[in-house]
Amino acid sequence: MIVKVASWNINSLRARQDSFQKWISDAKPDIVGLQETKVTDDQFPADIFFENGFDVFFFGQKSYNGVCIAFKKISSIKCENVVMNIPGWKDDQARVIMCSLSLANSFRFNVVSVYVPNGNSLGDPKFTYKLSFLQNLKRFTQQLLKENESLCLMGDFNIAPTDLDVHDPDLWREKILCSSKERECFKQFEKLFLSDSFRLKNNEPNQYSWWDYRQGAFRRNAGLRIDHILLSKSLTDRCTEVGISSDVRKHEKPSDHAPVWVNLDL
DNA sequence: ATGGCAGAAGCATTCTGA
Repeated sequence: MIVKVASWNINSLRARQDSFQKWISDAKPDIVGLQETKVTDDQFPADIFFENGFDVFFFGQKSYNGVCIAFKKISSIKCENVVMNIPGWKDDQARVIMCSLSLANSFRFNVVSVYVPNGNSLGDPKFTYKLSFLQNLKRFTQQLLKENESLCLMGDFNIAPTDLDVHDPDLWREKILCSSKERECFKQFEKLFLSDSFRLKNNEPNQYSWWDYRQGAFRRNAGLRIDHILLSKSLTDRCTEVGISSDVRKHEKPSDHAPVWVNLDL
C-alpha cells in the first residue's frame, strides 16, 4: 500500500484551521507531523483531526513550539507507543514527539515529528541550545534505529543542508540556518544512513519550504529548504515520490512554511 | 544597524521566529 507522509510547520494550529482543512482535503496525507502548533494540550483542537478521519497524538506548551503526529484511522494504522521529548535529556520546550506505528500488514516503523530550535544567530545562547538539541536528537535517533531500523524523522530542522537549498547563498553565507556548523550537524544524520528524501528524486534548484512573510519573499521565491523528511535505509528503498506543497503558501492567512511529503510503498 | 510580517499574550506592547 502507498502511504503518504507529510510534515508541516503550521505556525499556530488554531490560527491555521482553514488552511489546514484545505490542505488535508487537497493533499490527502495518511500520516502527518506538524510543528509549531503553539497550543497547550488542554486546548488542542483535536476535533479537526477526528472530523477528517485522523487520530492524533500531541505535545504542546503555551505560546511557542508544540508538535503532533496524526494518522488516518481508515488506513488501518495503529499507534503502539508514544514518546514526548528526547529521553534522557531535560528540555522545557515541547519540540519532539515519536509514535511507533504498525500497519494492517504488520509492517512496523517509528515516526518522529521534530521542531529543531532556530538558534537566533551564531554565538547566541540559543545557538548553543540548538547544537545541544541536535546532538541529543542524534542520540535518540540512534536508539530508535537500534529498536527498529524503519524510521521516518521529519520536521522543521531549521537547517538548509546545502547552497542548493538557499535562494541567495552569498547573502546567507555562514548565517543562521546555513552555517557550516549546522550543516555538519545535518550530515551527522545522513551518516546514520538517513536520507534527505527530497533529494532522492529532485536535484533542481529553487525548491524551498519556507519563505519570509516580509518583502514579498514568496512572490520572489526567495526561500530556504529547511523542512525535511529523513528516511532510514528500508524506508528510502520504499520511497516512490517526494514533493513540496508550495501552493499551500498561497492560501489566505498562510503559514510561512509549506508542507513537504513523501510516498512510501509499505 | 534596523525594519519589514505574523502569532500569542493580553489590551500596550513585548517576545519570538527564520
